[in-house]
Amino acid sequence: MGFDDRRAEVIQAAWRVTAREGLDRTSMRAIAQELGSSTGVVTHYFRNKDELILAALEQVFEGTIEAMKACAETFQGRERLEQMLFLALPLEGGDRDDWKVWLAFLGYSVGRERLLEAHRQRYGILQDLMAQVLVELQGAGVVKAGLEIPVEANALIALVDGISMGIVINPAQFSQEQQRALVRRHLDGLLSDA
Amino acid sequence: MGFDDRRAEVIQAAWRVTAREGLDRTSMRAIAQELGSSTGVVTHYFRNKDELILAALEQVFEGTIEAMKACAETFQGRERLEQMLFLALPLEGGDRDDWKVWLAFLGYSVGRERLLEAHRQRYGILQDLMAQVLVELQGAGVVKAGLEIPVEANALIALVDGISMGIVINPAQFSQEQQRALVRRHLDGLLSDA
DNA sequence: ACCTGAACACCGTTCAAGT
DNA sequence: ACCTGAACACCGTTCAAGT
Repeated sequence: MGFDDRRAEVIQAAWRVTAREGLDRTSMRAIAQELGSSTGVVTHYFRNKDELILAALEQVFEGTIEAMKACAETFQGRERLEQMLFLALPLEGGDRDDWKVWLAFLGYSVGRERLLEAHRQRYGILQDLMAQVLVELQGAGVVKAGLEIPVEANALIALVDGISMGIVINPAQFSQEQQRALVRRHLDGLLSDA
Repeated sequence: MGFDDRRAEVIQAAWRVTAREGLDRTSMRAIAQELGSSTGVVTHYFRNKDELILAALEQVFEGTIEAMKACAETFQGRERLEQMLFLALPLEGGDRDDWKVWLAFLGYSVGRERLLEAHRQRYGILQDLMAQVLVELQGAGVVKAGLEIPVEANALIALVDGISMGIVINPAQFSQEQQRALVRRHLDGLLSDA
């Protein structure tokens, strides 16, 4: 078992504790206990708690990005955009936990420029991905010509973020079908009438 | 100086420290120092930190709600909706700080059912207010008939939340004019064509 | 390299004691 | 009622010491 494997174990232990007990109870000692080791193990693989949280964040984000990329390759036309956005929505219980943890991380990052910068970078990657899809679909005549692509990419992400934030605060706020309907209606405004 | 005044002083001290140094550095001791007193003063007015944060949250929320109600009374037709939403957007620097603190609070609330429930209640009030405005404008023929008002009210709030979350992560993401344009386009979909 | 276990300065909470 | 100041069990971080 190499360095990276053990490191990944620490990240996963941190993630388990966070999902189970909330970010504030995810202490270095709690993670160590989850691992069945001393806190020294945790600090050996991560300079400090921020670095650990950064790594955990990166892992979730990477998973979502990969899933969205896979979506982009398997679907065509309007459905490509739709499926990519549906993927990110908190439609089911598990996704809602992800969003809870994600919001906890974001809140924790406020006032810590290093962590906020990491969020910024990850969002940049997401925005580029969405913009790329929009450009391709624009070339295929699916998406309206004359749109400001970067702004539209950001708007799509804001749409998903807003719905998800609402769900975290009150899960009964939108049904799965209502979430999808809101995304579809937003997309209607971007697609060619033809 | 009565009980409530002194209590308000504590809340404002907490708010100042949070805005200046971030929520994690807003310790009971730091608030006491900002007040120029011992921590006993803080604990005398608030059972615990959650209660203090709750009170601070309530204060910001109340301010926004009041401003939106005032907006609802001074503007008519489409402009009423528009101005109410513009008010909540992080158009300027000060509003962005408010949103930062707000997100920090929300993240802090994840895993603390008591605090999350408070968010839920406050959002309920906001939703009712927006729904009320939508119903009135529907009666006046400004808003389309046949819309699911509660869902549309939630969607408007989600729109503002999504944009604001993006701005907190990356302030350069949307210009003031882009924020307003996104709101206007969303409203276009709700208003009668007439 | 990998890990232990303790020390340090913090934290929220609680509380006996003063006025 | 209002406030002090200390005690308690935590926390993240650091580090000498083991293997």
